[in-house]
Amino acid sequence: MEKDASSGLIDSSEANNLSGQLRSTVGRLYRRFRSERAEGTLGDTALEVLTFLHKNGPHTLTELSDVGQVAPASMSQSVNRLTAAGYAIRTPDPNDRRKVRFSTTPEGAELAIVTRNQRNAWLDTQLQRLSPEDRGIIARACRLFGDIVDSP
Amino acid sequence: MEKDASSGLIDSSEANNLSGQLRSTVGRLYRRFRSERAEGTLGDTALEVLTFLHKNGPHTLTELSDVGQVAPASMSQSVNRLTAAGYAIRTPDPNDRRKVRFSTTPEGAELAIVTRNQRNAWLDTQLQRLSPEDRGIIARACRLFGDIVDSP
DNA sequence: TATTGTTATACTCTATAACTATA
DNA sequence: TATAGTTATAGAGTATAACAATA
Repeated sequence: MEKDASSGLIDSSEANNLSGQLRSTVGRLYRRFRSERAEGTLGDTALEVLTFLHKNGPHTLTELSDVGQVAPASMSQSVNRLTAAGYAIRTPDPNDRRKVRFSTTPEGAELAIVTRNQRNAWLDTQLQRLSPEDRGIIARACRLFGDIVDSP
Repeated sequence: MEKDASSGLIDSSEANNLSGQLRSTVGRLYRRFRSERAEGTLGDTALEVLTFLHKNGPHTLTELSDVGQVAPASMSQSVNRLTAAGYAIRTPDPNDRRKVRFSTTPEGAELAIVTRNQRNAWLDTQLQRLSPEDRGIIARACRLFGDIVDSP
C-alpha cells in the first residue's frame, strides 16, 4: 500500500503482516468477549481476577499484576472492588509483612463459577461449530500465545 | 467431556476448557499489546480506529462501531478524539445525508504508519522466534478467530 | 536502599439514555 | 417509523506520581 518514501519505513505489504493481523484479531476478540458480560455490578477485569483467584488459589498483589499485565496500582484498585463487594479477602503474609495474599470468599467462589459459565456460553457455541482439527489449531495457538505473553 | 448432554450446559471440567483458556489468553495478549503503546496523547482504541481507516479507507460511524465491536455512541467519542486532534475528518455522504464518512488526514496517515510499526515491533520479534510451522498455526488461528468474531 | 502495597489524580474507554436530523 | 449520528452522564479500567510500611 503506501509508505512514506521519505521515512523509508516498512510497509507491511499486507500479505505477510502477521503481527498486525494478530493484534487486530485479538483486539476484536477481546471486545467481543467483553460484550458478553453479565449484568452484575462487577466489571470485566475484576471478574477475570476473581476467576483467576478461584482457579489458581491465593496470590499477592504483585503476582496478580504480573499475570494481568497491568501496573500494581491498577491491580490494587481492581482487588479493592472485589474486597469491597465481599468476593475476596486480604490476608497478611505472616512471614513478610509487606505482602498481602488475596483469596476468594465463598460468595466469590460461587460468583466465579456462575460468571465463568455465563461468559463462556457464547464462545463454547462457536467453538463447537468448528471441526476437532480446527479446535486443535486454536488450542495449539493458545499455548504459543501463552509463551509470547510471558516473554520479556 | 465438556458438556452435559441433558442440560446442554457447559461444565468446563478444567482439563478441556478451551473456551476459558482462549478467553484468558486473549485478555492477557490484549493487555500486553496495549502496554506497548506509544507515548502520544491518543489512546489505544483511537489508534486502532486510525490505523483501520488508514488501511481500509473511509468508513461510516456505524461501520466502524461494527468492526470495533462497540456501541455507536462509544465509537462516536473515539472518532471525536481523532478529529479533534486533526488526524481524521468528517465528510457528509451526499447521497444519504444522515451518514458521515470518516477518513484520515495526511497527519493521521503518518501517525498510523509510525504507530503501527512501533506497536508491531515487540510482537514481530516474538513471532520471528517461532518456527515457520508455529507461525502457520497462528495464521490459521487468526482466520478462525475472524470467523468467530463475526458470528452472531 | 529496595520491595510491597496503597492512595491521589487524571485520562481513556465504554455503555445507556435521550436527543436531532434524515430517510 | 426506522436509521445514522450525537451529546450527556456515569462507571470501569489504567497509568503515573507520591507515599507508607517492611525487608
